[in-house]
Amino acid sequence: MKWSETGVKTLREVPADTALPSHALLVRGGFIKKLSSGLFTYGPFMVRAIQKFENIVREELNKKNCVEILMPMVQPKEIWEQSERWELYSDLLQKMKNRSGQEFCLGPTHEEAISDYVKNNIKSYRDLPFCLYQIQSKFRDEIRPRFGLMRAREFIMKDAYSFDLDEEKAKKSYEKMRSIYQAIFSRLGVPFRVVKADSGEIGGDQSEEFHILADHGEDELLLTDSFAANKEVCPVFSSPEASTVKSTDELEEVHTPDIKTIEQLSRFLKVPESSLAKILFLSCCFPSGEIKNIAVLLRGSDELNLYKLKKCLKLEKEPVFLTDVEIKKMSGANPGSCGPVGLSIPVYMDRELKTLSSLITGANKDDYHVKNVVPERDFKVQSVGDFRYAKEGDMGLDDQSLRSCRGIEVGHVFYLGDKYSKKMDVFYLDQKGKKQTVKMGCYGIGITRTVQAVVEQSHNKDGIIWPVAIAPFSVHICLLDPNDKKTVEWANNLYQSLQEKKVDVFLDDRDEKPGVKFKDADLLGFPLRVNVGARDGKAGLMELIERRTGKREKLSFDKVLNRVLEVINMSF
RNA sequence: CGGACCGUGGCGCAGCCAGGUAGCGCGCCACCUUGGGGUGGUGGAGGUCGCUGGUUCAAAUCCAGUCGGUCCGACCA
Repeated sequence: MKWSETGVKTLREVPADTALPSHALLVRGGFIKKLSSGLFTYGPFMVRAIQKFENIVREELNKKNCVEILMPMVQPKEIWEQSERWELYSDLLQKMKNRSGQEFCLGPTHEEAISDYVKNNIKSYRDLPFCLYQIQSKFRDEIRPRFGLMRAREFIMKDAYSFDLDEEKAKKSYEKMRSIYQAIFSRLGVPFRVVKADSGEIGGDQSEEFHILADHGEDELLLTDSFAANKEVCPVFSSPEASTVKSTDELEEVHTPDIKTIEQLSRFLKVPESSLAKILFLSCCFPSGEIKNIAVLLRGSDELNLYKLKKCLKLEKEPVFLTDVEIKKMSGANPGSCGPVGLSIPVYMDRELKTLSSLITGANKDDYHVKNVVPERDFKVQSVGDFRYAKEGDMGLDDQSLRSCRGIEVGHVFYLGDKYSKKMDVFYLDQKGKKQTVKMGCYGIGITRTVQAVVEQSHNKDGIIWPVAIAPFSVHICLLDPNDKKTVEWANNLYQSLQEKKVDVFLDDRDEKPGVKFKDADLLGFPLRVNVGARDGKAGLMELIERRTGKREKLSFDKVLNRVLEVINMSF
């Protein structure tokens, strides 16, 4: 490809509406252009990077006998009603009607569509197992698109679905896909981790995320060398030793004027935050459909994890925090002076509090706290559980202490079981002629997100540093004297010779000054650059520069050719 | 949806508070110059100041509404 034929212009300045370096670089380099919020045109360079990554994904999947298909992007309402997700997904679904009033949505994911596709093809146990995938644009009407391709409304995703006879075999498929993902992301040459995750609205009971590690990642991860989890779901492993000594002291009220926060209370009483108890009030929707107010008691130093609470109490929806007015009505005191003693609503207690022989809590009387509070003696505990966020410094599963870092979720694997096959009526007849539901797994990779995540992970102040694996081009030729016939001819020779060797080569043949071309070459960030100019040309030399290291060498035409092939092959 | 903010040539911004002929830098076009890290000069093209309504002799500027966008939260590949 020659620059003069691409229609691409670079931007000198950082666009005002970009918040991440990778987003700014992709826009400046002409890789992407926003059409509307969350909707992007991929320019010629971006398309090549995307295709290279897609091909890595295809190669690894095909190698393990997964088979590519392509489903429609527009899907009828009926299948979404059958899986009961038409309402559940609600706003995320871009819904529409055709001229006769028939309702459709743009596919945000394809569990329904694939179930419909396979159910006619699976009749007997002999028809299983298999695994299908597609690479396709998805549409989710995100509430807040941001960071360029990181959270776009329309984006490219690889989604795969496995179909097995039983749970054991399905879990093997899950493991297989997990290892395929490891192979895929390893080829990108950027650090990534597999972490325990929430299965969200997709459902199922086992799921892990693949994260590319990056300082500006949207998710917080907690890791050790051998363990990793998304902070959202990370369990607290260190099972606290319950204090055997229970205080026998009587409850004692303490006057705590104007003390509203745990921090203030800690300073006032000269007691660490971890030895205080705080209480939170929430409204929960229980499986019975009943909406009840509850209280959750935690150490002062801990933070309530709503995901864990929801999971543990099997709640239908996200719990909602009560307002100050409601809290006052419930406890008799303003937030800051509330506690469990004397409450009429159920009190759930984080198990961390069992380490304390007694608690210091609010007295349910403004400006007072109580000491020597003993659970069960002074208030009823509905149940004890792991309700807090794990945090840096806690122990991981392997008894190492957890480190915190940030990551970008680029892949997700789910074991679904029969969540969809049951609803969508996907079954087979076993050897005894008995009807059995198919066990499914589903697996996603955000193609466009991954490409940007790689940029986020691999750039410097001058521009992008593409890994060879997904670089739009491997070699960038800067033709420095586009008006000198001999130099032009020489550059064209190199361009053609590399093309003949199947090297992806890009030629900057614009009538621009060398400085401009150098700046743009750094910005675009292809792995190797060759400067072809009249000055060195007189001595029969061209300059080869490695983008990642900045290493430069002046070589003859033939040597450049050899070095290029050497470097590129080494990178695979 | 809750909170904060922004809409002025392709891009980045000033002007608005204190209403009175729409400006700067980059980019673009022409000519000259320069030619190995965004060359210098001269001349030029390009804007109903997001939209609608109001106040006013007069609105980019004040007021109201509306649309679009950005950032912080809940959601997710």
